[in-house]
Amino acid sequence: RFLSNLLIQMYGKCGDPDTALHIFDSIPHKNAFSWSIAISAFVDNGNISGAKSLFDRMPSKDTISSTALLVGFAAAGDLSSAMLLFQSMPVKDTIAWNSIIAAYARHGQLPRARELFDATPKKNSSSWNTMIAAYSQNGHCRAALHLFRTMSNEGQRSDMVTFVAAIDACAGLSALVAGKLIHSIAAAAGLVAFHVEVATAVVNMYARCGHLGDAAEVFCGIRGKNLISWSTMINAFVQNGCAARALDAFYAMNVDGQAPDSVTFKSILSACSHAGLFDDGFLHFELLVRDFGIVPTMDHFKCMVDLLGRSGRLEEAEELVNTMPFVPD
RNA sequence: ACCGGCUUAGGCAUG
Repeated sequence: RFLSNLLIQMYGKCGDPDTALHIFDSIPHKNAFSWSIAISAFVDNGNISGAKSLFDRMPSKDTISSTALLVGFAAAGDLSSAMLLFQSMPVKDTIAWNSIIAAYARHGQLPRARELFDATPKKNSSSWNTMIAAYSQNGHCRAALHLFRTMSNEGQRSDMVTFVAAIDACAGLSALVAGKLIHSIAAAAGLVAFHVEVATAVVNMYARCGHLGDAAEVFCGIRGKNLISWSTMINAFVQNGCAARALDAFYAMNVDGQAPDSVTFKSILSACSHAGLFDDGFLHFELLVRDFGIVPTMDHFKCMVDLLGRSGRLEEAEELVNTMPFVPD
């Protein structure tokens, strides 16, 4: 049964919930793990009706499976079902509370999220992190920082996610002084050296404050740079008008063995268009499609049209608009 | 000792 449960999980993570369900059904004596793993398999694949029908079949619905389904409802944008389920749960643990807070936060309903946060009986770090990130992601960066301070005042232990959220809020405000301070606290706790996520958030923060040098310095110190940290640095160069350095970083990224994605290319094409690097723009558009097999998005085409327009090739620009696989806007 | 649910980093083409 352990093994079957692991298999269900594996198929779920591989985007094959039907096979997962098949294995699930073949287990003679399902335990609580079996059910929740199978429900999560559907949720992770965006199949909320599959998750729900499985949940309905469940003989005794526990907190974990209920929360898994709740998260599925939230991901599908069905907040009322999420809330109904939450209310129906006889036992609500902290994760259940955090999940319903996140559900409202993700849909921009901050006052509701805050009410639930305030009503959460036993808050843990994730509860605070959820709420801080909620403010920051909805543009209420001041409130995010305020809550960050309250969190430490109340003696709640922070973790690396707390710092990512707080540094993100500073980035949103271009608040260099606060950002530096929080960076130093995080660094002293060893979080910057140990977690790419924290370091990347710091890089982004400095870049948004216009401090490219500090951004680059922190970036260079990252061991195990990944797609996101590279893209952050590349975008930092682009935003600060350094197209050439962005292109250099792009090559360094490939040497480092990290494949760029659609977002990376958006920054690169944007750099080319901004700097009028006509040939580079086309070269990279070709790379995107041919070498990396990425499907160009509307944004990519807009960069290319802009690039053509800036270099005075209006007819070609027009032709591209007419032939691209999108409705021009 | 070992399986399940919550929060976190890159884009935002009117540059």
